[in-house]
Amino acid sequence: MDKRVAAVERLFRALGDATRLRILGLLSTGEVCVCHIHESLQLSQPKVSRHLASLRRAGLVDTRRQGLWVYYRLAGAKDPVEHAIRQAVAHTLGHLETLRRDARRLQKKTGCCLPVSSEPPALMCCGPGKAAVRHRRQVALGVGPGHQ
Amino acid sequence: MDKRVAAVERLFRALGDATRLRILGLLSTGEVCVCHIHESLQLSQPKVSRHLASLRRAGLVDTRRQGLWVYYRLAGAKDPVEHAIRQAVAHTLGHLETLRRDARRLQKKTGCCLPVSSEPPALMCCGPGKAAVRHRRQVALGVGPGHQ
DNA sequence: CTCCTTTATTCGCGTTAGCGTATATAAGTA
DNA sequence: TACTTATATACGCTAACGCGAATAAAGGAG
Repeated sequence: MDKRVAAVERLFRALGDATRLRILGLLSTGEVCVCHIHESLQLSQPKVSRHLASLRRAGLVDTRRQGLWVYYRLAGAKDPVEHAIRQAVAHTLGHLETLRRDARRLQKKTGCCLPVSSEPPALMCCGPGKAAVRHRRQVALGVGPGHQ
Repeated sequence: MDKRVAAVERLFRALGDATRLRILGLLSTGEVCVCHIHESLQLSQPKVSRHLASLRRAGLVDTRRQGLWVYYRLAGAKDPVEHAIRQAVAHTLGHLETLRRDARRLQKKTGCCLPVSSEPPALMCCGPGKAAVRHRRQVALGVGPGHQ
């Protein structure tokens, strides 16, 4: 029927899974490779890969291959309306303690700067209009395979 | 696992359906009775009823019975984080032309003030921080059965 | 070439979700 | 009481989804 409605439907459908939410939580800290995701979340590799493929089909993530590793990162929304939703989602994920723990576990693996600020990010629901979602990490780009 | 993550998952799952999005679009204009929904959207009554039940289970809507009619309305979010998401969703729905047409069709049935403002509501994605989502209609409360 | 590591995909299975149809329930009217 | 309207639910079916296990594909090292 309607292309726009279908797009929003697909977006929410992609968000309606706890595993994918946790993955997005990790990616909100920056570019992450598949093996780090599946280790941090302690999920089987095929499971992670399938959910990543699902997110890619939904247009939520982009990939970059470097040798054996494949890095996933959040994709930008072309539509400004979708962008607003994704921002609200990013805000929400920053409030979920489980996801924050995931991110800390990830950062022990990659051993780098803090993935997200120690306090939840501020946005609509937290006090009067402070800027937010500036937690974006420039991560582990040139590390390459051979980590374990 | 995590109660909070599961709650967000359920929320998005409930939003991941075009029919439910259209229903929420109607409800964003105020309290609406089931028959008006199923007439405005031109969907079968059982289909509408099932999706409404789904929205109710997800905690997105509340109901009120008056005689034969049952009125549905958007439910408030207890969690401020969820509230932020719902606000972004409401904003998004206001941008979808299909849903706006639905709302206009509804308002021809109920014959009342404009369901939503003629222009899309302003929020994050539309210019610098204007207030938004003030389209809320006080509708058709004392009308009762017997409309056709 | 052969091995190894990382990632993606396939297969089979059980679960969930949505649909149309039919029916049940609730409430009002005669 | 019976009859009508409005809403909800049950039934049977199909399609989509998510999972674990196994396997394939891609790339690097020896």
